[in-house]
Amino acid sequence: MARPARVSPDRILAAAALEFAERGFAGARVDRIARRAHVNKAMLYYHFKSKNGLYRTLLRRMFTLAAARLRAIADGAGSHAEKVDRVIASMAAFMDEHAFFPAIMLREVAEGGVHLDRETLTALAALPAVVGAIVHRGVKARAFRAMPPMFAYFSMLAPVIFFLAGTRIRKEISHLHVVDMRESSADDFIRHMQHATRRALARGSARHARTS
Amino acid sequence: MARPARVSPDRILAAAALEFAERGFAGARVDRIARRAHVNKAMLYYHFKSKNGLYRTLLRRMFTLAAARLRAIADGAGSHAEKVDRVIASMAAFMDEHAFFPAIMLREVAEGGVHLDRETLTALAALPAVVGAIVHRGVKARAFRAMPPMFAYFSMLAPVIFFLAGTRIRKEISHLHVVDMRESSADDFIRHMQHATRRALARGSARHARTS
DNA sequence: GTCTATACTTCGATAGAC
DNA sequence: GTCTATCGAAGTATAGAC
Repeated sequence: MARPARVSPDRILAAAALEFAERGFAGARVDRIARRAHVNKAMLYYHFKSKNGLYRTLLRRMFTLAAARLRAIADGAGSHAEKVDRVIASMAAFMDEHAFFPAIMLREVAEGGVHLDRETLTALAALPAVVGAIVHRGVKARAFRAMPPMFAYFSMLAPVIFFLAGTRIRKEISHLHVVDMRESSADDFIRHMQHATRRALARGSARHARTS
Repeated sequence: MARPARVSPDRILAAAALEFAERGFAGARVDRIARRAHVNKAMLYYHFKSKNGLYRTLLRRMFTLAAARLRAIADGAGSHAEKVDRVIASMAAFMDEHAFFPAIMLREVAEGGVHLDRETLTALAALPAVVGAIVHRGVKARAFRAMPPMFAYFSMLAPVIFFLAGTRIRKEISHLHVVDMRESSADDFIRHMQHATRRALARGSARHARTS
């Protein structure tokens, strides 16, 4: 019994996600998070102890959720190439559902993880670990060319995160009429990345090697 | 005459670069920048008016410098593919000389450019503009497959920025022994990106298309 | 669990002498 | 151009009543 009605912690986390994504850890304001969540600021401290506690809880959740999706792909059926395709699509979909995720990822990489405790860092580490494992198996099975799995991880996911986090600045830049950065949709870009990744991982075709 | 001995503005900018890269705009402390630069805080305001003025001056400089290098490549000799190769190498070298650059880029993308004025945004916009122009010409000359130039821009440079900015968090993560992210050097990664980009841009080879 | 009021600290910025 | 001293605004966090 005692259905806990844990509604305010969840509302706080949702508000915190927006605030931290928009402003970063240092720029985020506890008052603003509380106001956005329609809770009293004291409630926030009651549930999460501190601004940092809230931040870590949020990130641990996000990373755990995202890693679970990747693990389902890694453990599921399909060819190595199909799994890589799905990793890209699935992370793009995840970031679409959780629009705050890409900006937070960018900031956390820039920050060097200074606000994270061991547990949260471990949750984060699962992402490269699972993707790396998929690539590693593909290489071992000679479905992919030999390459460090982490290289594949960065080259397939960094552009997706960057592109999705950068929607706002691209709009700003397009207004200046120096470059038009609105040319295509996020969906098109995801397909582009799947295609580019497939080619980067494919064996053979030394034809495309050094031309200089 | 009156050799201005503009040494303190430059020292301030150098100190600001480190501080802003490490902590972001909101997390950066004016006192700390002044102390790092060995100048009085009042001097900083005397030269740059405000924290934001300092930030914009720094970024405008960086973007202008980086864009100049890219323009030299675009206007120089060589095949389309060679130019793309050089864009990647040159940006990697630039970020190696200015180690604070990648983190600031990541943060600014996440931030949506809110601290930047029109002039600084225009300087930033030159980067995708020049790279986009190189790709566009290559596509027009049928040296590259057809694709939106901005897609090529993101897929070739986002991983480089991400990788270089992420040195610190990768070290943190490697300590946890969940994944080893130290496997290879930055130079190896740059070569990987050049190779992957060459393949992504190359025409033909429909063999690597959809496998699902 | 919830709210008001407030303690305590830090930070950006400036005044004003030299 | 340079420095000391300081103001005033914000910000995190908590005490304590209900």
